[in-house]
Amino acid sequence: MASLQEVAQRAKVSIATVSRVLNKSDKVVPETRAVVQQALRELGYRPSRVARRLRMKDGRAHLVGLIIPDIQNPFYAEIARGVEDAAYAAEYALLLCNSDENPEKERFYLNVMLSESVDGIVLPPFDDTDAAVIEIAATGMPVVCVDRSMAKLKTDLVEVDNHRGAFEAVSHLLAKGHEHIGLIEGRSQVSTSRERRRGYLDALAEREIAVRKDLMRAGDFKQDSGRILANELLALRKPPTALFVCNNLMTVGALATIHQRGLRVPQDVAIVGFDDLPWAEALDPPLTVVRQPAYEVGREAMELLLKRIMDPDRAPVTVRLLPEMVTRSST
Amino acid sequence: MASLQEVAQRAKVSIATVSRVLNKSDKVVPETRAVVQQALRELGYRPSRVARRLRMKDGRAHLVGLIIPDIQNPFYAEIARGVEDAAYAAEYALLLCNSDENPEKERFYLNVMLSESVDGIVLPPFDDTDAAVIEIAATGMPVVCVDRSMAKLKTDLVEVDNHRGAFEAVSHLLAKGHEHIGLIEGRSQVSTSRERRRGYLDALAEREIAVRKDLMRAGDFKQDSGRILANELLALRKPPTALFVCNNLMTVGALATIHQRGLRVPQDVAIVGFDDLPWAEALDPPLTVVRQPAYEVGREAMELLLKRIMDPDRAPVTVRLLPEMVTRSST
DNA sequence: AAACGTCGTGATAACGTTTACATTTTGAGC
DNA sequence: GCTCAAAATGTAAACGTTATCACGACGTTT
Repeated sequence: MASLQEVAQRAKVSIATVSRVLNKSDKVVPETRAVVQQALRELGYRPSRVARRLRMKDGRAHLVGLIIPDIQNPFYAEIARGVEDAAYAAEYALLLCNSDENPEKERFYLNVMLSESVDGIVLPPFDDTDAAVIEIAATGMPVVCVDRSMAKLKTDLVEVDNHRGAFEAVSHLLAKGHEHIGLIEGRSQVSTSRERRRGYLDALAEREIAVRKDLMRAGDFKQDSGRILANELLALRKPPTALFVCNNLMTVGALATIHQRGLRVPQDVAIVGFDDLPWAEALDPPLTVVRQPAYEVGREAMELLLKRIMDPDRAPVTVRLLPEMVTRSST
Repeated sequence: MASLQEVAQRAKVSIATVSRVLNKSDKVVPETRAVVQQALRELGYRPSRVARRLRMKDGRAHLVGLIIPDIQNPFYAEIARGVEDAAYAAEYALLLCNSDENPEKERFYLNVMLSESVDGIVLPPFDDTDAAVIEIAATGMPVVCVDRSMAKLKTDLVEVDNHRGAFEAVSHLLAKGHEHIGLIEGRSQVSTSRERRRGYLDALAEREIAVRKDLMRAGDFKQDSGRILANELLALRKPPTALFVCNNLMTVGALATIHQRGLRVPQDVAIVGFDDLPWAEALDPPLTVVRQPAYEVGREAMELLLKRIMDPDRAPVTVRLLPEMVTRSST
């Protein structure tokens, strides 16, 4: 509440001097410094980040934005923690928003961030050609994409090797003798979906297993679509003996369907999911998954963003992290 | 990027006029309005929330803060969604931070929020006597507490009837014939912990079951302490036949211990947890829990906050929501 | 002793808004 | 055609910073 003005008055110096003792860089004689610091303390001065941000040119707001589809999804929650921890370490605050995979919300929040003059933004783009993100990047605002990439936009990017993850998961199922493997994937406009599908197909191709189109279903990443699609697959006249489900929520949904149909895992149907869950071990049965290093994705992204903020002209970098098969009892 | 200044120039009017067409309240003749809007569009004008916030007196920043212990805890994630949805509906943006139950982090973020001139703050206080929160409230900043209450501070508050929840949970176990019921509770400085313990004790008292002190253990709300304390309890010469675990993460931890010891649920040991989980149904076995209406807690809190922002002098209100027993197969 | 850096300060102009107040334009009434 | 309120528009201060420039005072160099 107390402003520089008031502090200056009490210390009987100019506001410039007060500002100088605050941004200790400049030199001010120890005597005055002491007086000012006294006044600072007495008034409980707290700088206004708002005023500072208005005044300063880009890159020193110490505020960054993070837009994720849904904080209730443990995968994004983990990314968020990674971003936040790295931000906190650098004394940056975080404006966090949920887009719900809803372009309108995403646009609203992107506008807020521009309006708030954040130093930069981390986000998984809505899809390949996310117009709002392209616009934002065009303004010169530093943007780091996580998880998903964008076809037409050259930004810093932290992603996971989805192809490899899917390939390993499906190979694992094939090694267990499964030949009819159902695929529950996400929206095909999203780069990760396409890569995982590619991994699925390549794993089948490697073993020269014929692809059954009817075993491939696309959902929307939500629990419900896992339930529904698993139900469709298992109702087939020639149902799959194993399921590869391309994200965590859909996996939980699929599991619900399996239980509901009274099927045993892995005897009647095996299942491997993408994304680990903190309680995957406590599930029935403990779930075999492809674990993504989500925390590292977030941390790395924030670090990339900090570097870009410091040096806006550096060449965009892509960091690709490796997923990891975690074999438990569902396969 | 484009400022009022530039728009005004292009439209050949004063900045005041531009400001007027933006805040459509004031009257401006349709002709000029059209010209201005044209200019606005051509320059892709985006108002600066920062400048606006600096200028305006309290309560119109359209920005609120939320500080939670850990966004990776599904309970807090659900609260966060409730807060966010209500905020979005009112076109407020959200500054979201994780305190990690760490007073220093909490203090850092509270300072950021004050510095950012947020309109108000929602948080579960660290404990009963959280000094940082008291300070903040003393500045006149609107604060709404959620989940936990504070002894010395009269703020708006949204809480759950923890006593009743615990009472019902333990009564449920007693009704199943259990007489030795282990309690894994949280830090006793937190109001919810004390209320839940009270509920446990009262339920025992009602049936005139003697309290065994050795069956009561306090943890720190984290998964690990659930694991460890469950292990201690089950290693007792006279181990409990049922466990009441006072939060979600500790419940998952306790479950891990039970599985590890090769015990069957509920035959060897029954378990009921506090807080529901989106995948409680998919757990082994599906978990009986006391469900807290976390989303509603968040939504209600945000709505209370909005009311307070509009009218800072209204009397503080306490909203108390009811928990709900969800009986599944772990008891 | 004149000239000149150097060092510690102070004054002040931004930054992009909103808003109280001043000024100009409009048009109705005579 | 003139007056005068009302309506439309313009001017400028304020919000709390940072940063540029200017200004003394003082010490050093010729």
